[in-house]
Amino acid sequence: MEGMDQQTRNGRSASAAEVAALAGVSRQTVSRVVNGMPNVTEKTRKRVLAAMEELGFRPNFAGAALRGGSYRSIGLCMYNITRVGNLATLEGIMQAAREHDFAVTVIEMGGDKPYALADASRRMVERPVDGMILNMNRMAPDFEEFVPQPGVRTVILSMYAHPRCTTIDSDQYGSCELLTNYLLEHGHSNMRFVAGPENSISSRFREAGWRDTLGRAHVDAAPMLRGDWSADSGYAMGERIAAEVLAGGSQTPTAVLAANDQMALGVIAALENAGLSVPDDVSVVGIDDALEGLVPHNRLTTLRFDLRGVGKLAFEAAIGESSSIEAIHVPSTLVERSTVRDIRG
Amino acid sequence: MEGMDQQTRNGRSASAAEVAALAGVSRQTVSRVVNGMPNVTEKTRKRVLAAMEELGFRPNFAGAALRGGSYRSIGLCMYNITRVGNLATLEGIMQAAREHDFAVTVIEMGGDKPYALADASRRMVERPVDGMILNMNRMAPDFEEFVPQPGVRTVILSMYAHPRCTTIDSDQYGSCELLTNYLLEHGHSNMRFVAGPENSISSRFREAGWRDTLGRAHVDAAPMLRGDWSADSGYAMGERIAAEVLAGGSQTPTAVLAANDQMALGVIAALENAGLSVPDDVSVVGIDDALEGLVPHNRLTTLRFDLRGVGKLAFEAAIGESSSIEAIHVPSTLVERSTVRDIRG
DNA sequence: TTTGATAATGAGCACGTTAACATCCGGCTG
DNA sequence: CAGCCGGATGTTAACGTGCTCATTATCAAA
Repeated sequence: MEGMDQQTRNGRSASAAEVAALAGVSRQTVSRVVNGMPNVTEKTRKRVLAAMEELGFRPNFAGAALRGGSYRSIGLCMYNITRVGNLATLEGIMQAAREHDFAVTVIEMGGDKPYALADASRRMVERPVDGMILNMNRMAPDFEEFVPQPGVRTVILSMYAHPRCTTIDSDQYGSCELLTNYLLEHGHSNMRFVAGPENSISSRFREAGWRDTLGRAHVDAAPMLRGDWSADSGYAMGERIAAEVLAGGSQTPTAVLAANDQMALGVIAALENAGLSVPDDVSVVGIDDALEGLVPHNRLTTLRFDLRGVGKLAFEAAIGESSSIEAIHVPSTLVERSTVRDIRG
Repeated sequence: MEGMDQQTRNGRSASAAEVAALAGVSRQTVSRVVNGMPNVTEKTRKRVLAAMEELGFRPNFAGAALRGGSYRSIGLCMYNITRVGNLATLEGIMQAAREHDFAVTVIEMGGDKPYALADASRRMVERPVDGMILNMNRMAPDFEEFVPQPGVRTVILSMYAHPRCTTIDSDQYGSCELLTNYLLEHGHSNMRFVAGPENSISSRFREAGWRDTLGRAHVDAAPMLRGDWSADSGYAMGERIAAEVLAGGSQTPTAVLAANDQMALGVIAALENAGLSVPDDVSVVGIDDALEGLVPHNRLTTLRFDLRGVGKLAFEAAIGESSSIEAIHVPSTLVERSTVRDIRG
């Protein structure tokens, strides 16, 4: 029933001019009705709305955009969309977009190698977007000298500040600072750190947060263990730690800080397989709080990033009028469960 | 250095007309160079390219679109982007899009309640998209009578066929048919099924696949157990199953088919906590193959959907010229690991 | 040289919308 | 009743591009 009249003009949907003709008014009046301008008689408005309904009119965005309006859309360039953190950030961005009735145009940069921000920016600006968010989870080769496209506000998801763009990220460094202090406060002056892969920026900042915090507390850092984010790599490191614990001695670790939850899970499995108890023998903390619903009886003490907050801030910075350039680090929250024991006194 | 000249005309980037003026040619010649038309002298082309470079020219999208060209973008309307399967599908769509140099414009439909396809379609068609893909993972109230927007090819991600739109989905029904037969062939004529939540369409098809297959094999189906996709709900059901096994009797289950991997994980944990061995006492299979890297020593026999394939097909259907309407069910692959034991003979 | 053919280039229009300006009309004041 | 005011409505121009058609330049053949 509805929709039968819409097949006019070889597949194109009706224009404002046709609505105007049907309603017996001018295009401008139709425009006013569509945009909710105040100065239209109720009678006229009704007539126009009826005509719009009859023709199935949807405003053509290109005309409006061409005239100088907004596309009501922002661009998002992602390097690897499946990565857990990216997904949550995407969700935050989309939620903010929904609240503003914006769409998100996503471009994924392919391949295994890091991409130049200039390439991403160039590809994106050809699309109808009002602003853009560039995700950088590996070091872009042109980060320092990157110049954003004129007229399009550009936000970079990065821990590093940038001279020309607002940057936003979860405070990766602060997260490990917080967790390290948390463990120290619970009496764990001998801890092990299981890092993520070397080429990950997040991983680097997490490691630095851990190392610096120990330094500030004048505690020697044991050699770092290197994982690759996967539970299996965590398991392998957990086996080494278990051996250390079972060997005993003054350097025996009492806690493990894993750079993500999956590796923490692997560490716990390895420790328990070796006959050790978590947290009675060894305390373990992870980062991300990514296990919700995924494993039974999730009891991992971990750290939750406010990724929705990151997404929201990124979105707002991308569409904001303010041209100020900031470097925003969004703080995270400790999620205390039951894999850490207080061993003071 | 580069980019300094771009700040002309109050923030707008240069137009083809300005490039033409600088190069001393007409707009049309610029257009030809941009679009790679053949009939331009090499000398002219070079001059134009130099001018483009100098002004930082990017073709204005709206102008081209208004004139009637392609947007090189498809719309994707998602109900809940975080759901594991949706994400993988998104990835498949984006990969296909990248291969065609398309962008994907994503709109997320909010809230907890299912949305009408008409609403999604209406919101999407206001955007610059050449086609659209609507994700339906709960039953849309207007599925039957939905009429797609004229002139925009519309694909629905759904197991149900639709009279006016091509529909595509992983073969949820067939997946459980395959797994059930697999268990039967290994001698497990007494199995339990742990279903997903009732309001999920996938869950309903998975259940039907299991039930019908048992029926065709003339095997009585034990009462279904209802979970909610989470590992904890799987654990709870696993406890019940463990109790049944320990009680013994002719109806003792020898295998469990869980409607997703997380619940399977919970079932295994509960069985092992009860002192039972997987697969020596009970075999367990899941669906999704979603545990990669997430848990240590993943050994779950499960089923992998070709979600990238689904995304690819959906994308191609959305931009395809063919106006034929199909209902495509993409088959899945068994991933044999070590949680199923052959108990024949 | 002239003619015709072919390739390169230019001019003009159309796409759908909205901001700015112009006009119209009813009612009110002086 | 003239003049004016203000709200409703109409008119015009402009946004940047690509298609169609017209024009010009180039070159070979007559």
